[in-house]
Amino acid sequence: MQRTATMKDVAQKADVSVMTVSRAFKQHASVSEETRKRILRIAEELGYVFDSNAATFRTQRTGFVAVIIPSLNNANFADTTAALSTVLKPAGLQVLLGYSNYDIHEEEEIVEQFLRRRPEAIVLTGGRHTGRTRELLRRAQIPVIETWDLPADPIGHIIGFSNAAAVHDLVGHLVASGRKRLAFLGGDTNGDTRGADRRLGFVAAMQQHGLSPDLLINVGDPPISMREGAEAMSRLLRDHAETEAVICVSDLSAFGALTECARKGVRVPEDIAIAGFGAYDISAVCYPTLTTIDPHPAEIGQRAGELIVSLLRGDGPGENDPIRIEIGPRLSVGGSSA
Amino acid sequence: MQRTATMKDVAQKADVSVMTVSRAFKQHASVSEETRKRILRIAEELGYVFDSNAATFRTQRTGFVAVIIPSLNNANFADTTAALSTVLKPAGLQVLLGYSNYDIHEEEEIVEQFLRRRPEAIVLTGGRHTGRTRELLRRAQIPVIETWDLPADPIGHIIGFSNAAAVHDLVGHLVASGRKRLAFLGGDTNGDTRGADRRLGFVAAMQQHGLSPDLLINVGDPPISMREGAEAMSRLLRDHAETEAVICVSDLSAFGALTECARKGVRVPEDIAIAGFGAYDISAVCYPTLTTIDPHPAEIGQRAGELIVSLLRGDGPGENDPIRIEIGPRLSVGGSSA
DNA sequence: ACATTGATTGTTATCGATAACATAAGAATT
DNA sequence: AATTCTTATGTTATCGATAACAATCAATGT
Repeated sequence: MQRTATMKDVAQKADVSVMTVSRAFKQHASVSEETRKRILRIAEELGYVFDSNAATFRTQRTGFVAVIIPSLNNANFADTTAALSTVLKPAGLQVLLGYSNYDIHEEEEIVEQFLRRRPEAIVLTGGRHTGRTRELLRRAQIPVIETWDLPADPIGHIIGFSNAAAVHDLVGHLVASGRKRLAFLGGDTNGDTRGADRRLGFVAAMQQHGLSPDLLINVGDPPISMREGAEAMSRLLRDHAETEAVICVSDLSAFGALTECARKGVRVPEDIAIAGFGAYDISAVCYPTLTTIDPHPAEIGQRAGELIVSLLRGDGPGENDPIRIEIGPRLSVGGSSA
Repeated sequence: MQRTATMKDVAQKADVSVMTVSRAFKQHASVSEETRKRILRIAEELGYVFDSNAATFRTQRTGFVAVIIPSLNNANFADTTAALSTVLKPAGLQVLLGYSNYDIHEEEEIVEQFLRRRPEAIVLTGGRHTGRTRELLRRAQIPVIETWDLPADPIGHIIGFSNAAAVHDLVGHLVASGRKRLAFLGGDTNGDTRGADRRLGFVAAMQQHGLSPDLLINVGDPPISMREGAEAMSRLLRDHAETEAVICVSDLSAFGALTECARKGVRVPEDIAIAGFGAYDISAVCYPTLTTIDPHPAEIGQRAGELIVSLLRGDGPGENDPIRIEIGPRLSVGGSSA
């Protein structure tokens, strides 16, 4: 077992300076085509692998973009991350992905750890963070983008939407269909700040319609699973049989609720309407299909990626000119509330 | 806007050498408690953030573990990755996550890119790779772990299961229930090698039972979505109404098939049985519940993490002693085949 | 009192690439 | 022919931490 080859080894074998080898690996460097080919051939022979860490260290450009999402196991955040990654890749940027388990204190730890790797930009999910997180990010002097939310006091840039407003639309739709007794099914903590915002949007909308916003079913810690959605629906059917519609914090819990109705012989939407949030694949495939809100996760990721690329290229907005991009979530009416 | 602080800045302000600052940040280094506290306080005042890249460069230990999965948007792989990450974190290792879109050529590109970051180990999904991928990994001289498969000629270590054998069990279960005309619904390319193995397992098992293995419904490129599962089921019901059971390449397509049956008024399992693969959440929540195979994704990730930690600590098996851990997938019988 | 030990701190060299500047040789221009 | 320009390549210093070794000093043992 031997030391892995370095540029020096390649340079010696090719009888050129290390600098020439370095140039041979760059795009626009001035090396004669003949020399470049020879160097690349010798590098391959030696099994030389470029050392990004050394380059990173010298140039102080890591090529990392830190991305923190609440959970790996969530199709919405995966879509955002994949779209982001797709945009960053051609710019030579690499995503450093972490997840917070819907906890802003875990988020803080990850931020602290990631900053040590000197990312060139950082993308957060949501607009609520610990004070220390905000302080660390301010000091880091790199572009910060908050997504999936529209915080009043952003750290830097925002690409998101109002969770409350989206649920407001949902309530409007259900009320317009003649339903008055609506319930909201979601988490019982504020760990998932987007979920909490949706609940707030529900309460505000109900009040605005002159309806009672008291039917709040609290399930547990986020994320609320399909199973928890089913269990909560079971309780709702037992304790509040008069309910005419349920808005669930996500399509996953909504689907659980839907299947619980099927098991109990409760007809959807005749006996009760159900709505979700997120426009997950399942919402369009289940039977009946789910009324939901499409927050355009991929667009969030794409726009975030484009913003980062332009900021790092230097042709974007200045550092004292925070961007605020509002993505318009779309109400998608399915069979579950027709 | 000023240069970010370095250890040197901290050292000067604390009136000690840089080395003492370095020690103050380490766990077991010999620095008086008083000095350490003073240094940490000054570091915080200056907004100093440890530079992992510099440390990495000096020590040649990056703390990265490269992980490549087929898709970000898949709960099974997310579970494996999360479990892996959970085990690695306390050991100071960080996951560098990439996804291949179920394509071994994209995988090759990612491997090449990741190796430049000098990961200390690499985890791949599946046992089929390009020749160049294999060559690059052999040269890299780091632990390589293939997962979710049991390749005959592994690159290094394996933690997985036989996809073919698991489907064999599924066929056995369905045949035992008296069904003879079984179909397999999956992708039509070998891009998803695990999916292809499942199909092979289906064919082999059917032949072993003396049944016709010809009912193979090919859907398209992997991953096969819920919607594609529904569409394929629609075709199957139209063209092969005599089919008694369908094994789908994953729970997602199986769920699509299930809902298609509900729409068409076809009773599951009375008219046709359906089975999936993966034990995704949905399999236990949908109605009826899905018969499926639980490949224990989290266990795969956990075992991979433990193996990596012990290998890097040096108290694991030697480098010429590849580990082969076989995870036993579990048949989970649901209402869809009862 | 002197040698020894252990705890704490300092000094020097180094990891592998690249920016900045320097140089050499031939081509183009006057 | 002399000068300028261009292309291809080389030299030197450097990014920020840490390993290895050295040095200092107080405490301990004999």
